Amino acid sequence: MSSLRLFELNPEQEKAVRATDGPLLILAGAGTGKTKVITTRVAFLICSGVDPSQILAVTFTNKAANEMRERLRRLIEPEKAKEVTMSTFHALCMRLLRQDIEKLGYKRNFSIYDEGDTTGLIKKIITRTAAKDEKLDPGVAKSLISKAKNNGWSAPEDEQSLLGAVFARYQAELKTLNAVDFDDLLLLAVKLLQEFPEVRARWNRRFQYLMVDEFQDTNRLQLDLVSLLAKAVDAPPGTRPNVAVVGDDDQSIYGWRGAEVSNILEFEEHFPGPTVIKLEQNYRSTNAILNTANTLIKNNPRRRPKQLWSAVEGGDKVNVVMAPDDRQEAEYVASQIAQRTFNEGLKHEDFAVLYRMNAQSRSVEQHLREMKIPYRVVGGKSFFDAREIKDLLAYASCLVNADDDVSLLRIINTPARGIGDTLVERAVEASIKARCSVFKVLQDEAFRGELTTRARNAIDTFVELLDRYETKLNEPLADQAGVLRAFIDETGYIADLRRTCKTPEEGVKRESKLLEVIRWFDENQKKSPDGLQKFIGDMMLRQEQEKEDDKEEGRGVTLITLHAAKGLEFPHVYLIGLEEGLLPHEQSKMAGTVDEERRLLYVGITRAMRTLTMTWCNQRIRYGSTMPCTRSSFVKEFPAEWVEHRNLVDIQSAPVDHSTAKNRFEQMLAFLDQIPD
DNA sequence: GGCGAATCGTCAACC
DNA sequence: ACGATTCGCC
Repeated sequence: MSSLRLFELNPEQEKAVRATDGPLLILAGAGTGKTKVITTRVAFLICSGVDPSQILAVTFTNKAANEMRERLRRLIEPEKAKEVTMSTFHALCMRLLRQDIEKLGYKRNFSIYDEGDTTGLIKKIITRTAAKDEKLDPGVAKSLISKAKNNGWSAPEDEQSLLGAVFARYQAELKTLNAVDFDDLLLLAVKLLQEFPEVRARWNRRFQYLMVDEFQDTNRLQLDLVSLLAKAVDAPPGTRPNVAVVGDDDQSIYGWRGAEVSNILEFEEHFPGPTVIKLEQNYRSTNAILNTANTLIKNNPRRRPKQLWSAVEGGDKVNVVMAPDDRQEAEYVASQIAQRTFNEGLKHEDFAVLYRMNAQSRSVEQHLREMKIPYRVVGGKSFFDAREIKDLLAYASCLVNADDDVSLLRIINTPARGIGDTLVERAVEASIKARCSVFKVLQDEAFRGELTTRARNAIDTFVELLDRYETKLNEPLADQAGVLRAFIDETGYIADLRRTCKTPEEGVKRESKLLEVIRWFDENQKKSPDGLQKFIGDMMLRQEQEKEDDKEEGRGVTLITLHAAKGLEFPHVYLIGLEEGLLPHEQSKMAGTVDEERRLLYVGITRAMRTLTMTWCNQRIRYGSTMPCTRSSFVKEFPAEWVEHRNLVDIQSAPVDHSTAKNRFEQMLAFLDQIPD
């Protein structure tokens, strides 16, 4: 037990670790050692004799789950750490559904639709459903449907309103397609546990100890899921569920996704008689950073007051830098990182660049590349939204579930094989009429009979191709990655990809990207026999972010959105784009949710351990043209005594500061020393 | 039906 | 600035 080093914990942290029985609520401010407490608590449970496979830890992002797993590995034997289930809510639900979704009327080989697939489907349903004078924005419809699902509402029986009709049809169509969206993963998992006590009892037995991180961000479905898992269906009355939740109302930043802060504020009502522990000592940041964050967040009404304090004295002042435009902002950040790694002996891994929207990473990436600084972009649309990757996944999805219309339609004429828009249109129409999938229509004699010979031939060739590879895939001991590669090859997809690229170099790049994904699958397949279906699911949930080679050192500067950065920490942080309309975002000002934007900035600031630099621009390129910008209104809320405001133009014209000059001089001397006289 | 060119609309965040 | 969509021509 001494190897756990409980003596490294403060009294409150230790209390939290030792509170292993019954409900536990840990109110943990930013940087109060929350992850340390969770991981140590898991380790403590295991050392106390709990079977590691009976422990479930749920987080919100894959990044946080991986981080936790990594830290646990350092505390206990890796084999035991591996047995603990650490996953995001969505990945957990997928696991539940893979086993028992048939009970809910879906087939085991169901597909998962991402944002793009979902919007596309809703768009189609709207055009089909809406009368001439009616219009409904697909994006609006999608978010309303999503909100409804997360509140546990089902589609209305009557189809009075257009929205209601679209909702109902969307849900019905997903089921026909044997597909689920991200919300369904939660919704259906909850339904499964509610309606099938024997399934619930099985998972109750499996997970005796639950921990939920970032509990302030759970929505109603997620709370339901936690309750269903934690409260054993057959538990005698008076049993206290072993559920530990950790959270901080100041870091609630997922209101737009239906998060209910009340889940944490009213925890006692869901899990009576909990042990409640407050963690208030911050170990992460300097006082300059902490005071800046505290002063800012005090401006929020309706928050649980807390006294975050740090034993670390002072530290460098927080920098706020004004840049002429976004290009120079990015260049400044990149050159600072280059200089500081050189002068101060810092590692690239010590730095993170945080921003409000994914689009902001581009300019920073560009300058980091130019300066040959390694970096990695976390999340965002970088890799998986590339056309070739989505096409590949669509091809794979069709092999697994040919009734998945969205995937089928994506690739039915990619590359062009003579099944054009009008033909596809007719097939879709027939599929709606017959209430079956498009693939079934393509095989239907009545449908095929009405076609020209040429059209029929094109369809027959396609159906035969898909059939043949589906059979190959399902052969026992099939090399599934090989089958997929051969399939893509025979369709002529790669040749088509190359052809449609502007430059040959681009073609080579995209092709190797495609082949790399197939190679991941190949490796993945060797580790688990679950095959293609699981791999597609993991890809949809972005589970593979942590590749083997990423774990080694040298992964470089982290580029990450403020949302994705929650739960992480970095020695040196650059927080860019502190402009009115961007942070706080324009949309949030209109929606009246500026408080949440303030919490978002609070989250960003509290990621920094040693130094923090925030930047804003006078102008920025948006939608391809230059727009003037003004400083974020949050900046004036910072405490003057801990923050230094500077102008990038002044910094650049100033002489090199003393320590930098001294450093460079010493490096020169060291270099000269190496040269023999 | 297929293909290049012009035009359009997007950039809020995550799984 | 870029990808998606529409348009006009073969």
